Amino acid sequence: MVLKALGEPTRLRILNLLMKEVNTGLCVCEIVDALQENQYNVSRHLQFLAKAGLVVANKRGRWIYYRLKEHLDPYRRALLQSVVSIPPEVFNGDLKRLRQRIALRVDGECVIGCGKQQCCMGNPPDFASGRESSI
Amino acid sequence: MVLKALGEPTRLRILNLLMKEVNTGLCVCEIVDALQENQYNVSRHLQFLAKAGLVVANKRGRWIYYRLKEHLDPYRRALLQSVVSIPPEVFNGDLKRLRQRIALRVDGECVIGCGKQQCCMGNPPDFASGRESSI
DNA sequence: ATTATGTATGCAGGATGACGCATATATTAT
DNA sequence: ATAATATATGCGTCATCCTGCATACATAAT
Repeated sequence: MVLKALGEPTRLRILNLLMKEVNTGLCVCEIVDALQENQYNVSRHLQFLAKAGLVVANKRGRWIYYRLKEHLDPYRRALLQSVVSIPPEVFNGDLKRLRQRIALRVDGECVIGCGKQQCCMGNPPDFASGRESSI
Repeated sequence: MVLKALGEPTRLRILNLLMKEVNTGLCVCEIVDALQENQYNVSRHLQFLAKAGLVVANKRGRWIYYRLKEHLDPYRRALLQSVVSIPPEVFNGDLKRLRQRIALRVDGECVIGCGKQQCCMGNPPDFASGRESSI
């Protein structure tokens, strides 16, 4: 279950972002823009990660912020830690776009959304579009 | 690729055994008996693990010994290390059967094989037969 | 050469899951 | 109340992959 959660490129990209923005969590539309994926797919992958006991949701009004679950068992903790060992180039652009997106927050809250399920910035990384990498 | 390799119960069980018997490697029929799985499936999963860059084969006569690959990159090393954090009960019986089987070696070499693709000992662990656990 | 045996693999059936589309749900704004 | 919007989800389709069966390949024994 947990390993299947990690065994999918989009979910791995999501976890990578969550590992690097531990503070407040990320709202769905921010992840959508950072990954340049559809809203419904990002949402579904987040459900999967939640069921795997890796992330938790935190609703604030219309927005829902996801963050890594605290107090994970040693196994999950070790697994997530191994994600950090993945060379950052693999997630080419994800983190950069995320930071651009987060810079648009007001008082630490997301205020944008993803409109008509359109991504608003740049192109997705090779990781997502291309053939399965060795990761 | 690597994560998909870990995201399958049988492959995880194989890696668990290989992590705990680092010395000589394990021949296919020994894994077959330890996991009480079919020969052809074990073989296929070993191919998968090899393609994922996690194990290597070592042929000695009719027998083929698989072992963990040396000098793994930090990412793979961290992933494999996380397998060690899995509670051993999860692999209920695998290791015990393996050790019984290895005890039958002569001069450190496997001399038994798996006959007509039949397992020779006991019953498979809950992990394999039952519904997907939370691991 | 023939047989026996350890291992690998082609094929078909079935399960799982990822995706796109449309739509439902929930909450805020007017 | 109505509209707008952030997120979730049901459905159909398609790809992936696990499995069982049969069989091929490789090597050793006779």
